[in-house]
Amino acid sequence: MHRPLGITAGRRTGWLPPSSCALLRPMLDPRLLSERRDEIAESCRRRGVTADLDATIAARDEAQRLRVALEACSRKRNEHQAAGKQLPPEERKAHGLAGRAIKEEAAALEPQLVDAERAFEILLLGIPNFVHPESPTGGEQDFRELKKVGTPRAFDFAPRDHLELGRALELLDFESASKVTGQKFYYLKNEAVLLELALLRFALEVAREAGYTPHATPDLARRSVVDNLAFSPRGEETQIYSIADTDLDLVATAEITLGGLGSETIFEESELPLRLGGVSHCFRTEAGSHGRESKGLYRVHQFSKVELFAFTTPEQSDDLHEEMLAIEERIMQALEVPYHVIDIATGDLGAPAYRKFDIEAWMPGRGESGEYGEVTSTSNCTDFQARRLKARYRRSDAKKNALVHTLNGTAVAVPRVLIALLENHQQQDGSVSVPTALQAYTGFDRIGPR
RNA sequence: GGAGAGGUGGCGGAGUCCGGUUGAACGUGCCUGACUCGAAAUCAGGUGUACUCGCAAGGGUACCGUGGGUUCGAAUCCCACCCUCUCCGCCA
Repeated sequence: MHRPLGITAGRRTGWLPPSSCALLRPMLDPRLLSERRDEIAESCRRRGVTADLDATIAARDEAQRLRVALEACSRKRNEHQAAGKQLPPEERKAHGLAGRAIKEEAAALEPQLVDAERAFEILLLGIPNFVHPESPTGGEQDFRELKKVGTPRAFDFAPRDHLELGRALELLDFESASKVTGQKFYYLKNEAVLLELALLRFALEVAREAGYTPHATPDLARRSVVDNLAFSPRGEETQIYSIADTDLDLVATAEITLGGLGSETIFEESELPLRLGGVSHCFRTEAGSHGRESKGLYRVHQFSKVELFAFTTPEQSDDLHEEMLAIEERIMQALEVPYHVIDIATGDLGAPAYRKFDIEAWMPGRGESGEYGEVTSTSNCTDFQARRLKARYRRSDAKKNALVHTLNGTAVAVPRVLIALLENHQQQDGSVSVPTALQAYTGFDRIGPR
C-alpha cells in the first residue's frame, strides 16, 4: 500500500475493534495521575469538575498490582510448559496436573484484573484534560475577549433578521421542512443554495492555500470512532444520531472522520504537522437545547461545514492552534462581517479541550439590537484524543514513540455564516449584497430585492 | 441481495492438514558498519507494538482480525462474531 494523504500506511484492517467500544472515550494519561496530581486537581477545580483523584490513583495501583501478579503467574506457566515439552509419557500426567494448578491460579487472577481495570477506567474517564494556563477561569460568561475586529454597522433603516430576509427573498423555508422533517430543519432556496456552495468552496480554498489537504468525508462513522473523538465523558445529553441496527452514527462534525483517519497510526515525525480539511454534513440532535437561543438557522439539526483538523507533535500544537484561528479570522474578514475572538473559560471547555478559541460574528438580528453569536471554534486537544485513537509518531530524538496532538477548527459552518451575511449585508431596498471575496464563487453580487 | 475467497510483522508472503524448539521462514523496504573520491552494486549486523520490573545494563508479560472454548501448551484444533476482496444481480 502506498501512502495516501501522507499518512504512514498502517494495517488498515479497520478502525478500532468494535469489541473495545463499550467504554471508549478520550482520556488522560494514567501515569500522570500521581506525577502531576496537584496540577490535575487544579484543572478540575478550574473546570468545575469534581473528580476523586486519590480514589483513581488507588484504583490504578490496584490494577497494576494485579497485572504484575498475573504476569508473574504467566511466566511461571510458560516455564512449566517449556519444561514439559519432551517429557516421557509416564511423567506426562503428573506434569499435566501441576500445569493445571498454575492455570487455575491465573484463571482466578484474570477476572480480578479485568474488574480492577474497568473500575479504574471509569474513574479515569471522569477526569478531563489539563487546561491552558492562560485560559480564563470560570463559566460560559467568563470568556476573555482577545480582539475585536470591525464595528457593528449602524443602520439608517430598521434592519431585519435573517428569518424575515430569508422569507422576503425566498431563501429559506422552515415551514416545508417542519412538514417533511420536523423542527430545526430547513430548506435553502434560490441564491441561498449557491451561497452555501460558494461558502464551502471558498473556505476550502483558503484552507487549501494554508496547506490543508481537502477531503470530502463520510457523513457516518462507526460508534467506536465517534466515542474516541467526540464529546465529553461528562455524561451530557448525547448530540449524536444513531442509525438503528448498525454501529454507525451520523457525524456531528468532520472532526470525527478526519480524526479517525489517524487512528491506529504511527506517523513519521517528518510528516507532521499533518493538516486536513474536510467538507461534510453535520447532524446534531440538540437534545436538551430547547429554550436556548434557537431562532431560525442558529441551532439546526443538519448543516454543512468545512472543518480543519491537524495531527501535530506536542511542540507544534500551540502554534497550530494560532494558525487555525488565523485562518478562521481570514475567512471572517473576507466575508466582511464584524467579529470578536474569545478565549473560552475553563468551565465551558469540553473534556478533551486544553484550550479553545471561538469567533463570534456580529448578528444584527440577534437579541434586542444585535449580539455576537458563535460562528467558529478551534480547540487544541493535546494528546487527550490521540491516546484513545492510538495516534502516535516516531520521535527522531527518542526511542519511544509518542502520542501526537490533535486540533480542530471550523473554517465555515454554513447556517451561522448565512445569518451573519444576510443580516450584516442587507440593504435598505431589501436586497443583500455579496462580499467581493465570494462573488467569484456565487456568480452574483447581490440578492434581490424581490 | 446471491455465490465464492481471505484476514500473519513497514510491505509482499510462508507457516495452519500432522498443536510445543515461531514474535514468527523467505523476500523486500528501512537503519548502521565495511568497500568506494562519492554513489550504485556487494558483504556483515540491526530493524514491530504496548504494558511492566530495574539507577542502568538488562529482564518479564501480552499481541498472527475480535471474543470465547479444548489443551500442561494454539498463528496452528473447535465455536461465534467482525471486516476485506472477487464475481453475479440491483441502483445514484
